[in-house]
Amino acid sequence: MGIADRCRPMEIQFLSSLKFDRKKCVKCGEYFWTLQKDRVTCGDTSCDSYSFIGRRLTNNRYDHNEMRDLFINFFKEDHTFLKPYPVVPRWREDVLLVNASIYDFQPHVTSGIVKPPANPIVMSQPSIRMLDVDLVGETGRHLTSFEMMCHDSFNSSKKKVYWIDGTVSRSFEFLTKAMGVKPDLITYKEKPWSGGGNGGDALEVFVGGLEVATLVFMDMKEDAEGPVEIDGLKYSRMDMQIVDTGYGLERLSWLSYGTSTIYEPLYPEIIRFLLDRCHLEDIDPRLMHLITEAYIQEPGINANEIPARLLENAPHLIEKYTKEDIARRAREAKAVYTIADHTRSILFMLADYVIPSNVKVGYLARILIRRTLRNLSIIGGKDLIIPVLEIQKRNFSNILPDVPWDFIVKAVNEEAAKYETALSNGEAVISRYLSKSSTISEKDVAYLYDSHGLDPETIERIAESKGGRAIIPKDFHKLILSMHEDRSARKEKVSIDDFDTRMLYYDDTRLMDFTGLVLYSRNGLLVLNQTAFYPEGGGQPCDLGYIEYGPRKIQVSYVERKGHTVIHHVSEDLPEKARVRGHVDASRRRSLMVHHSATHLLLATTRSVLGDHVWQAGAQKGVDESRIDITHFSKLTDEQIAEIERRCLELITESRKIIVRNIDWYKALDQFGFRLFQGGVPLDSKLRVVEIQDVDAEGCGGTHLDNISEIGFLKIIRAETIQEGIQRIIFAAGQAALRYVEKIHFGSRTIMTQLGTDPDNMETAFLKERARSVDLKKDIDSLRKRYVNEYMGRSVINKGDGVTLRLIVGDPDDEEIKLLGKIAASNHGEIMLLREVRGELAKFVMFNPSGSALELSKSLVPAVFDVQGNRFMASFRSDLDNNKLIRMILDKCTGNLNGKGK
RNA sequence: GGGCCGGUAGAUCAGCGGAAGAUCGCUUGCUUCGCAAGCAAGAGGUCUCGGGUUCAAAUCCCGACCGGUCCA
Repeated sequence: MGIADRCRPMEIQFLSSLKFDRKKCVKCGEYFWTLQKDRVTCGDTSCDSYSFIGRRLTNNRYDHNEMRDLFINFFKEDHTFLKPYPVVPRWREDVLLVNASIYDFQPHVTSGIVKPPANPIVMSQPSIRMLDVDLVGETGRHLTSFEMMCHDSFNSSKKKVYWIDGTVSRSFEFLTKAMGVKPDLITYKEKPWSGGGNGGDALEVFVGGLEVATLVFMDMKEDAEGPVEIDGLKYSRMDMQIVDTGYGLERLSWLSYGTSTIYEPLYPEIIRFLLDRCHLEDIDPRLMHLITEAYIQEPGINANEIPARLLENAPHLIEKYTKEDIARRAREAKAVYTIADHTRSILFMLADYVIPSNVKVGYLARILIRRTLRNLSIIGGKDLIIPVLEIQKRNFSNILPDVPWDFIVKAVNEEAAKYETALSNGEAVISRYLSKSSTISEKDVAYLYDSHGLDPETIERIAESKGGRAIIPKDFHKLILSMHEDRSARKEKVSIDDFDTRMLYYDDTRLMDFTGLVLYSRNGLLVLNQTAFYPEGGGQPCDLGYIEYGPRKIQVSYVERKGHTVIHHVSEDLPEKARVRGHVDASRRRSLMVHHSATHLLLATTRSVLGDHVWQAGAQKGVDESRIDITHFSKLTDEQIAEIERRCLELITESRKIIVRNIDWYKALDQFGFRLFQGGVPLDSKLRVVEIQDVDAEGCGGTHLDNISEIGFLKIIRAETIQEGIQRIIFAAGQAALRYVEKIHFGSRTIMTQLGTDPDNMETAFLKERARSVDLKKDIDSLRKRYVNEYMGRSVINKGDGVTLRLIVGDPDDEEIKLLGKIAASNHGEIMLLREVRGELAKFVMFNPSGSALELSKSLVPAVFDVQGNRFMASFRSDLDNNKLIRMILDKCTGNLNGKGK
């Protein structure tokens, strides 16, 4: 049910004037436009299948570089060309990868807050989509990475560029004039579009059954009260009218070649390379065509069913291939195509310094690298990942001119080594499972995947190679998903965002006392017309202090920001319109500012020491210490830490200025590049850039010093790996750094005094002392054992009627008694009686592993006293001599055995 | 960010409340012309750390730390 149905049919005068008809597809029921009088289907792949394979529907063949040039040159006439953005969108926090060209402008431009870099624009944006990663190579048309070419215009009530007709006409001209597609081969299907908080009408453009472009007319934003519904969400009109087009570069290139799969025109060199190096037979295009057809006819068909299906549909294949041939060839082709596809995504991600890891975008890189390695080993080309990446690097040098090649090689090799160890560990685990049972159950397969990263096929292969077998669950991925049900609940927040607070802390970072007017004060939430209290944000905690109203002093316990409103959390409410004075805790603020500026300094310094792959992955400032998380492979060494500290101090003594400016987004990006985005960036019309002169520039909303010399001193407290590929540096700056060093200094002085050593020998002296104490402990332990064994050797055994009692005389300490207890516990059926020789009245300890020691002891009263204990062990005193006591106990036991009461 | 699994001898792991174990490796001796191998003896442990429960914790509980892995 589309917008078209609910509101109005799409009016496209341009198409009407060319005599296109608007029809309803008999298969899918959507509206579409066509020139063919007898056409009844919309031209979508699922309704029409491909008709371009083996045929030439365009004037020429265009490989991906030629296609990109054709498109950009065509639109350059009246559009501004933009260079592609990185595939890792560091300017936003809601997505891991750029998925479409419009992502480059969300949310700052699409919301209307920031002006677009140019208008209209043309660009080709590399994009990565992991959604159909399983289908890559199999269906002949799925990719994880592609380029989305676009010509976009941004219209508002103030400025109109072009809207629906302008878009469709330009698109039509490009397809027919530049590419030479016959007009009657083009169909346009109406289909509303939504994503990233926006929505609108859209047209899908088909040529020969292939969707080559989507033209989106975005004029709505998500709004719970909105009148229009798309995919279950409500939308309302907005002021912006954005034309967002997306042309699949690879699909257009494929269309011009008409090959059986999309991979041939895109990766000819890599396919050739893999076939040659792995000594594979050439891929049969006719076979591939039949396979891709099968996937169109029956989406979701299992790969194992393909050979039988093909022989059924195309019996003439039998002469050429057996079922096994088809299966093998399909498997090899899939591996080759998958490698070609994945390595491109890997190249683009790693070119943006993604470090393969177990979290976030690093995990996506890991998946792709491991899948590539797996597929390489299927075709016997284990060591080819770097050579293939090198070909990709050459192929895409037009749009990726400066890849950090050394970084990429290092990251890939490290990930390959990790995968290797994971696999060999897995092999050992599988062997252990097989030693217990010859089959590995479904549950165990799921466990092996979840906890050891072994995919079902690998488990099956290893199990069979060891003479066992594994049961692969049918809906494996669903099973894993059900093991990971998301239970996290979303937090709800109060919203008071109708007030505009003037943020005095930006005007003057030294202003600590100010006057303000109460705009709102209820339930402990206070809003003033202006404030010097910095709200929590950008990893900087909020200011604390108090509000003065007449004689009253009201504590401020927390400050937050919502949009343009600063909300103070206070202990009591004030009358509205009251005039108050605010006082910020100056030393706290000062320390936070020192730490915040120091964080920027540290980021720049670590990058220069460790390499360009260092990005900020999070930060938290504090009063006594702060931390910054950075992307880096391995734990920082002491040498690296020392080097970082040394450089920081060097820059501090150079007294570099800190300059804070509000700059137009795209001017700032031109000047400083995407490095600006190191953390959360407030959504504002201008970008607040904090620059340490010639050292670092970051988009940042925090309060800063005027000069880094005010940091004075910076000390790294410790460095740790918090996640794979992410290192945390905990440090102190300014007075806090001095306090920290003093603490360590005075503490270690005491230790040195006790050890009788000096700073140069402190470490060896301590290690020596520690080794000595371990040795002592060992000596004591072995001595105890010797004593206990001596006691046991000297012990006397007394036998009664079915009872054995061992008498031990000695003076063991507590630890030795524990040891005797353990020995007693392992000698079932034997009561152990220990007589301590110390003291005037003899003290006895009795262990009874078979019956109850406490019951037995109590039954001896009044011959014994001070009875204490539990089932296993009891103690008492007595002045009876040993033999009498033993006889009594043996008698009691016999009685108990006969009576069997207790 | 969340889930799951693990941390015991140089290596791989067993043990899962009662004196710390196996296999390989290591040392020494014997057998052998020598090697491979075999036989015998031996060395090697803060059971990751810190709390708690218990008469008793490698073992059970809680918390740190480290590693692996899956998901978002």
